[in-house]
Amino acid sequence: MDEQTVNARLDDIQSALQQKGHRLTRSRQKIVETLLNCGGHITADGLLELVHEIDPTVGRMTVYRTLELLSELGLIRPIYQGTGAAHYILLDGGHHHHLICSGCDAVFEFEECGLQEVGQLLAERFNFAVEGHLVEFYGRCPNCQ
Amino acid sequence: MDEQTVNARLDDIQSALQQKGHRLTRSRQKIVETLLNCGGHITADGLLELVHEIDPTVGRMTVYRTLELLSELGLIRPIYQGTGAAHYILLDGGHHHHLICSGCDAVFEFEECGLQEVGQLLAERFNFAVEGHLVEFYGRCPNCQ
DNA sequence: CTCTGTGCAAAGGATTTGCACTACG
DNA sequence: CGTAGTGCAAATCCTTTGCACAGAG
Repeated sequence: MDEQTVNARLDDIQSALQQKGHRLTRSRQKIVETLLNCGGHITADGLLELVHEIDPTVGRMTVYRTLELLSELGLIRPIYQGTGAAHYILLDGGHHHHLICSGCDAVFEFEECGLQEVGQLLAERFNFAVEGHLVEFYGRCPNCQ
Repeated sequence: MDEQTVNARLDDIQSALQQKGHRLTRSRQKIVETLLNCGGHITADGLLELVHEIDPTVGRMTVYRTLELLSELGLIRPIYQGTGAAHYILLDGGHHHHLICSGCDAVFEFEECGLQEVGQLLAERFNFAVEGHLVEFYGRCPNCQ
């Protein structure tokens, strides 16, 4: 994500926080900024490491709690592949599509999906404010077949 | 799942195991049988409890390892919602669709999806043997909006 | 000033590992 | 018989909790 986009998204997220009555601490700013810069798809600990490069005083707990907060606000989403650490992905109105190998857990990404209508349908039926979606196909990659 | 279906699936799974050179131990039989009977969508520990009802000598590790093995064979799939224990779902050629609330983590299930063609497309492009898929929509439920 | 947010350390829960033993094929 | 599978206990990894202190509004 280029710097301009990062700053725009940073503003969005900061206003979203403030609107919900959350404060804009220095730690949170650094965490969010780092998350945007790295493009998402990172674990809590991975993010902590990156944040420490610009400010080693930020604690692990703050990262965890900030990520939880952003999840509650619907701005990011944790995804759990395998049993290891959760990965957080940016949910900028977007969708994510993974193709995962049952054998070696390799992840491929792709773009297409025809789920806009389904999303609308669900929004109506369940009275849900749909914010994004994730599609995962499972199978075996060429090597593991 | 009725008993007849369970037995049929049990046979399928047992042959799948044997074909890959895995043994058919008593513990594994009981674990697979229990998994089929309960219909899937259960945690490793939950499954262990159920298995213990028919045989308390089966160890926790065997359950974990059997589930891992079945995952590798593409017969079941772990899904991770929130950070708690993994849930395993039966992947009998099927697909699963969840609507998840970012606020309270409630999960709703639904049926429709138009992903058969996408699956085929991916199978060709990536040379993947697609076995199933999971769709998750994120948003806010009526209570959390 | 007040109350949310922070950071530390310790607790908690789920899963994995090491190793000797068992039993399938 | 040989090797894959088993079971136990301890270890590990990720995440949460409790609590006193700090800083945003």
